[in-house]
Amino acid sequence: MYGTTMEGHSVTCHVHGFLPYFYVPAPMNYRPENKNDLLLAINNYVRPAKSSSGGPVVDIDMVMKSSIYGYHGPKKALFLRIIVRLASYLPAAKRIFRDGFDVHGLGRVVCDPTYESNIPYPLRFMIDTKIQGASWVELSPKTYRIRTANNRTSTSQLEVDVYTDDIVAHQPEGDWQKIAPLRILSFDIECAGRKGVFPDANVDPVIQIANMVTLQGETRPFIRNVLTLKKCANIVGTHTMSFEREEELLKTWSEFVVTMDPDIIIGYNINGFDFPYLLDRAKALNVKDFPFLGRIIGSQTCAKDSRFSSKGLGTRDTKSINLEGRLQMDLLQVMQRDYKLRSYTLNSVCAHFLGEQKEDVHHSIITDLQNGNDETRRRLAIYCLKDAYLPQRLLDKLMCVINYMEMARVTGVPFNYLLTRGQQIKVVSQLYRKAKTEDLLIPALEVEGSEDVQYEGATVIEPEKGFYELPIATLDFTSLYPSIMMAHNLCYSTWLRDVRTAEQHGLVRDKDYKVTPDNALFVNPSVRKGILPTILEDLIAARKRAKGDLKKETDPFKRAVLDGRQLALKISANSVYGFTGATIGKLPLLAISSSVTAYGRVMIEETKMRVEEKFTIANGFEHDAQVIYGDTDSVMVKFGVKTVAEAMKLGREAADYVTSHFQKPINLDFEKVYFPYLLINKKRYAGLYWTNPTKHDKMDTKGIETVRRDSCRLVSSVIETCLKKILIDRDVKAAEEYTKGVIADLLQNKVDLSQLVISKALGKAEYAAKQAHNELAARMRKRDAGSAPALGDRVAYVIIKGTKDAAAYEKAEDPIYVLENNIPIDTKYYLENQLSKPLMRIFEPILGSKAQTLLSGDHTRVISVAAPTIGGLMKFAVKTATCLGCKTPLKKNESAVCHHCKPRVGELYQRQLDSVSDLEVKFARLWTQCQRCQGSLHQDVICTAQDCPIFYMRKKVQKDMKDSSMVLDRFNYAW
DNA sequence: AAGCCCAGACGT
DNA sequence: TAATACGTCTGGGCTT
Repeated sequence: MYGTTMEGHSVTCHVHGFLPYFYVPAPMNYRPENKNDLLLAINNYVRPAKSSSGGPVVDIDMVMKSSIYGYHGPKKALFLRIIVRLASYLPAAKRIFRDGFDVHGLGRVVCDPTYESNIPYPLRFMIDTKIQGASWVELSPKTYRIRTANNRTSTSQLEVDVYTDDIVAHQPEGDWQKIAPLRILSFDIECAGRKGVFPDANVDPVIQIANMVTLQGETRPFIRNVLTLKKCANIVGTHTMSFEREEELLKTWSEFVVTMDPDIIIGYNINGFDFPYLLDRAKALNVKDFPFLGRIIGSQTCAKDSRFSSKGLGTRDTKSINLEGRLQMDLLQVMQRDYKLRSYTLNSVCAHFLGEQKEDVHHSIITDLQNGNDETRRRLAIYCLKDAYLPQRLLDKLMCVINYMEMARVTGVPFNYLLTRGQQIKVVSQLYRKAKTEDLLIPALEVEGSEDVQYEGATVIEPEKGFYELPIATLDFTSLYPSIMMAHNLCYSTWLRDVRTAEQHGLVRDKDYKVTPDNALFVNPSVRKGILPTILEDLIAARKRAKGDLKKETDPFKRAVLDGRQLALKISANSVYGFTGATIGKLPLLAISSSVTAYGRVMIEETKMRVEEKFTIANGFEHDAQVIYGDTDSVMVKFGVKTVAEAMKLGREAADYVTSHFQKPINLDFEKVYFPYLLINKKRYAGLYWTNPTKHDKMDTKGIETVRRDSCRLVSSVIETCLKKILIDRDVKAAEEYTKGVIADLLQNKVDLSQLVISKALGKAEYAAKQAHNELAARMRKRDAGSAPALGDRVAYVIIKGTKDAAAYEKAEDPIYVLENNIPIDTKYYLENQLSKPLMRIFEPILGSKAQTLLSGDHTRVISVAAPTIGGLMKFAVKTATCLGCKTPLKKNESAVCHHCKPRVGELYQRQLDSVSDLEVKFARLWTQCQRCQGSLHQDVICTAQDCPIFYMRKKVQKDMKDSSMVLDRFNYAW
């Protein structure tokens, strides 16, 4: 075990006396005296490489347990606990039982499945010792021995030996909620790449490493340093260390890490880039002492390729880096797991969460700065330091450490599982812990290859589409699926395979067991209380407690912990259902998951029916209520009343009324009123959200382009603005006018490029059909393999003008490339394929067929358009200059105006001059803004941040300015 | 041109 | 080795 004391001293603790094991059902006729023969037989079959210390299986216990999978009556059965010497022997021993083998005195022994044989050994240890993840473990005086210099194996401040039985585990309650002052190292490296090629560790040197060290809970780093190759001018408040040789730089950094001994190492994409690069580079330069960054002496740090794929997170190539005793939190991974964003560059993530941009220096410019002088290297160092600081800021702002620790504490898994493993292991941990208390064993089911059986999910009520200018009340079941599992005692341990099984146990329908709407059978709590319902009850009770404590708590730190906890508890409760339905999972039981959804379907139908049946004119209400929409666990009700207050009153009444017809703890809650409400389709709607009758809380949009990451900013912002004008200002006319204006701007090329960027995730390497983002990624790989998007990345593109019948995937292009090469945008595509349908969808319910006029009419007449520079005839067309006054083609001896316009030349010149100076002012303003962002008003702007709107504007204005002054130059000849 | 189907992203 | 679930809309390529 690795840990930290409350004083902040790192500890490596060698725990002795805990061996891996698994269970098998005892063979028939098994008696204690068979043990030696069985032991011999297994060891005979397993035959490990090193058998000097005896066979792989060291002991066999007899225990009374029962399988959790299905109800087996109240009696327990005899199981054998097979104890092995090393975790690595376990799979072999397990295979022998599964395949079968002969034992003297017992005959042929076959056990399939085996039990609890597929749980990670560290987790097994934690479960048995009742240690939760990221929690306190106490070693009492005299129970442990401290190692001295001559037998140390780690670089921790303290190193001790202890026996498993002497460990005292503390549950994270009361005083044990505290968090040790962990040392957090945030770092970033820069390397000098070559033009047009992504840095290659075999060739390109590491030139700088910036480090910040902060104590958990504090806001300011107590160490700030930067290691540079070649001299670097002084930076206030930062320790700069310069090296002439790169080997020295690397060696010093490695020593720094070991000496400073961080508990957590963070950074941005350190897992995918910085760590592997440093390791590869050290190998290329033959820096032998470098790759020992963990706490175990002599354990070499290396990067291993692995691929992680899940339905939720998609497929992603990752690297795993072994740093014994130190946690790694790559903030890029954290962001990708926990937040849905348009882009995951450090720049855009910081803009989103910290409200500030950072300059983004393209890797090809870095070399120029390195090859400059002390000052340019200082410039680079400041940039590098900022990149080391920002991950720390994100970590603090989002309270990642606290939230992750709470998740580890609630689910019981080690901290590092949260970033390296998926969702299932968290449920497994809880299931094992709870099952152990009831002597239930969990079978190690073999994952059946391609068995991806689907079962029916939830009901989505057919929406009564339209624009409602009446308040619509929303009723929601609170934690629907968990409460169904609790109300009906759905669990592995309560499941009856069929009616015959029920009869065998003498169980009577309804009295002892129930049949679900999916025709599955589960025993009632009076026969056996399920494990899953118990886990859920505990989670929900704990959440209630955490929320209650949160209300009372005033200390901001403790509040953060409690808030993190209640969130972790909520997520955990919700993932139990998914776990039971994960067919390619550890322990799927579709009887549970399909019964849960079946109950849900029945309940939403019943809710709709009861509301519409009770709230009628016949029953003395003013109007007949109507359920206009509902999804899974919610119904939207039109009571027909005019005011929000009345809708709220009826909503509450209806919720209570319906709840009274369901079994505890199922609860239908009145949540909010939408007024007005625009219902476009299933899973697509918008409305003003009211929780109190005096004023609305916010505008809420679901599934519409405003919340989707795969439409460009232009579409989201137009739709968002229109909805605001329609719903908040209640001014449809204004929305129409606004839309027309935007369309006109778009067609006249006045819309900024950053507004037109579309992004999509690169899900897989091979696609069945050609797709824009995938084709572009392939093209970009050809241009520069290193900087092109990788699997799992989001690919940004714009649609450019092409030949008439070109497919969209041929017209997708990298926005930066478009900007740099001045390629015209396909504005018509943006109008017809991006804007038109979403606009029609929101305007049609309000304007009816009149909505069509938005897309045709005066504003769609193009006034000026940039000439396409590629394709067909344009190549052969000779560009003739036209008069700046009347656009007629000019004669040879005329350069600015024709002879008719000659008298106006002064006025026209002035106009052009104004335009140039106008653009100059605009450009200067954007330039200063970029300088301010990079933190210096005296230096050149080198930022090329692809997510930054300012960057696009600056580039565009720069280009316009150049064009405009070229036109101005034509007057020189005119005089 | 119509319709199928994949892929992406979202809702719950 | 590891990977919560299903329902729905939408855009766009591909086939008929």
